[in-house]
Amino acid sequence: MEYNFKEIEKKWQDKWYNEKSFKAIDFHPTKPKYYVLYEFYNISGNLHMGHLKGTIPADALARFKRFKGYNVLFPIGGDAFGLPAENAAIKTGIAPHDFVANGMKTVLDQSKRLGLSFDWDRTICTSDPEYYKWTQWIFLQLFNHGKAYKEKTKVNFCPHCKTVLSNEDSQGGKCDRCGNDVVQEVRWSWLLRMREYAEKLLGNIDRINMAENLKEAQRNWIGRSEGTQISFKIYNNKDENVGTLQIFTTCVETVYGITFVALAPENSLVDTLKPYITNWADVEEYRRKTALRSEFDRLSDQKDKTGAKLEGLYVVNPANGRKVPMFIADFVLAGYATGAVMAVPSHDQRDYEFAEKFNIPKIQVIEGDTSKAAVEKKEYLSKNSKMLNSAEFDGMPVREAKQKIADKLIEMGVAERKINYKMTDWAFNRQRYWGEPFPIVLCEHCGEVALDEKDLPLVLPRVKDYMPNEKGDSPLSKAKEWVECICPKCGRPARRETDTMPNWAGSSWYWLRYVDPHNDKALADFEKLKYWGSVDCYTGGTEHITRHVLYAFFWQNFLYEIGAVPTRDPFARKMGSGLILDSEGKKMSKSSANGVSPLEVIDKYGTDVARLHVHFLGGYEDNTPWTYDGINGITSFIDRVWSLQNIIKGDDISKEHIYELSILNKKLCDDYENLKLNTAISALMIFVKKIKEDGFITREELRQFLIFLNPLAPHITSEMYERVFNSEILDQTWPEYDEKNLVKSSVEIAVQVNSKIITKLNIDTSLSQQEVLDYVKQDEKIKQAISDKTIVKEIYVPNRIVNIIVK
RNA sequence: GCUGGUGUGGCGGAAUGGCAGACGCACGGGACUUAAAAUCCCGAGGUGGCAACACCGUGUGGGUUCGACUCCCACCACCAGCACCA
Repeated sequence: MEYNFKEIEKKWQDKWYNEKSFKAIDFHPTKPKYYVLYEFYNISGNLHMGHLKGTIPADALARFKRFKGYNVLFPIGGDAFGLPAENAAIKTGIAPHDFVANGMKTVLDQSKRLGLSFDWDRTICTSDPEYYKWTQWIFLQLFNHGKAYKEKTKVNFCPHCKTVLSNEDSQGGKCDRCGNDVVQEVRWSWLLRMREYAEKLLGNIDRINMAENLKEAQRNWIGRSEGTQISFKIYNNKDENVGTLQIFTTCVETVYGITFVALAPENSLVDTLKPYITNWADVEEYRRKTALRSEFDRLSDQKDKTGAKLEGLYVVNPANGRKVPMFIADFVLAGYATGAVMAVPSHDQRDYEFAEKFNIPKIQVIEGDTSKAAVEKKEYLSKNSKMLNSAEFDGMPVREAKQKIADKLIEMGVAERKINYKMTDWAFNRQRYWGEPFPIVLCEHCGEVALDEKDLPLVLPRVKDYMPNEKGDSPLSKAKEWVECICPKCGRPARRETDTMPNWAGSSWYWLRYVDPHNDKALADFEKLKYWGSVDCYTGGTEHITRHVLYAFFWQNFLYEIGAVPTRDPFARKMGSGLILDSEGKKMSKSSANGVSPLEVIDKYGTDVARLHVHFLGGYEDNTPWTYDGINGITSFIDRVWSLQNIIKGDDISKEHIYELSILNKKLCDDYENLKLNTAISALMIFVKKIKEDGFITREELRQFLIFLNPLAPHITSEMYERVFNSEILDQTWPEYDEKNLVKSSVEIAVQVNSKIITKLNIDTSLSQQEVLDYVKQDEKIKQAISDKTIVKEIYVPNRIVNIIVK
């Protein structure tokens, strides 16, 4: 009889769903816990091929671990706030609430069709007030612990959409929604003190099991750098001290080579020094011009250095008393360190270019050829060159001078050792409707006032107009009844904060909620959090992985410190799934309309085939081009599996198959654990090939094989198990194997003379090294090859190779 | 530019320092069939040879080793992330 995948797959999917087959049990009395997490679905439409690639290995791991006797938590939920629902609302007028409700239903139904073994009772959605109550609660804690503050900062703003955008939504200086140019504006912003957590985040990164390139990207984002901060006294043209300039440097060894200093044009110190600047008009003009250029423009022409001299001012280099001119220049970033640099044109490419343009002298302080370009730190440090023109440090190796010069400046009281980070505090508000409202009241008398916990959730009011107004105020500002309120502190009329939280908020703690998704007393019960602990394996795409994981680390650290959760590390292991590319090797996306839907594949070939095919194409972390090529091979494999029930002969494991079955068992344990599904599938195919060759399979062999294949192809294996064994495959445990069965009784080895293969011989695996060597030397071809030569060395790698070295 | 990763047949891709190319696709040949599809069997890295066989082969060039896709050094190409971070 033929395998009818449509009927059979539906039967099992309904059964699993209705019987809650994959329910995770809190505090299971006997089984150890295992927490498998797949990233939130972004609620925007249908599942795509990336989901098939990303979810199946997690599902296979979850199913495998259940057989292995674990109490597995494998939940799913939706990230529903943000752009997709809001855009749909603006375009069609559908309330985002409805868009999300439909969207959730769609992705959950489709997940069911992928045969995913989620615990459906724990499904959560970020835009559900029961969920965002706790997102708001976390914000309240941050605010009450001084980790959230409001400040005027520069933000990306799209004049067309009239909304603020994150850096990510405005890459390349273009608005991600409409493609128009983004401008920078100063606005009131909510910020979270993430920078304070830099060292703790680096600790999280060290402890997590994650691919090295992903870890590197995160360290790079944090951008830790060790150096020295030096104070330079500022003088006016009457040689009066009028201020101090703090400058951070990682190259303190070049301090004798400073020939100018440069400040970011936006640096507020420039305003303070205005009375002493004799060419203020020029300075103001330059500041105005740079302010007009977008950040993108400034970054794009790195070659052309511009700036303006601050006439009437100079600073004194504390190392040698040299008077040094001051500039403002847009190559200096206002946001990093003190927003000022000490410039050493001989040893820094940017300083070199600037000095060339403004005819500033160069003082070489480290040996090397500086005739055409600067000798950079990397070069002189790796060669460990010697110092020049640096007073008592002349002739000293750079490495040593680096320490000694810093020591000297510190002793003089003009410097301190310092660590800087590129990572800034997290800008946490958007002028958008579809996000979590801040639980904050703005009172003229009391400032920003937190709501009381008992007033949470602060529910997002229904509105009709989802667009920000002309000034770019949040759409919520139009919801008068909601906005106008009473200050909880002084009782006078006040207004609510009308900005909402960014899309990242809800996804920065959701793994904690799965542990106890319906709790209305706490974000999750502490004892349950303790039981489930860190996520054992967290899977998902790599697209936003750097920031998402850092935000997750940040919040978990904070929650740990205030005693809300029992662990500092949210995830023990994070796997980043590769992309499914189109046939031209480009990313599959909805916008480029080249996507093949996983549902389309499932309709045509069935879920089991689709699951196997996608993962036979390549490894979990690799990008693999999509193709239907090869899917026939998978279909025929599934058909061959189905036909195994026709050739059952015997009960126990046969001596003919004990080796193959044991090897397969071991291989699959490794591969499921490491999400290496492509080689797992290959091993399963090899086994079926062997069975087909021999023409029979025993009942126990088939029983074990079905369990082995079940994590990958759960439907067909469940059906066959029921038919042949009249019981539920999910109630079975993973079969044990005996180590001694991993070795065949005889094996073919290659025999080499002088590393060249002469012949291949079958040997008994119980033979000792000497017995093998003796046996091999009786072979005619080997005899010939070593005749009238002396044996210098004999090598035997058990069950693999013999190599006889002769002279 | 910096950082990380990857380079293996016609294609997707396998290989704890030990017989490179597992497994699969596509391909060629055969069986079954009136025929085709499906299925089953056989073949296959390249070059030369009827053949046994020989030589060459894991981006390039060197090195370590009895032995290197695997380890080390240099270089090239591609992919990803970051990018005036002082």
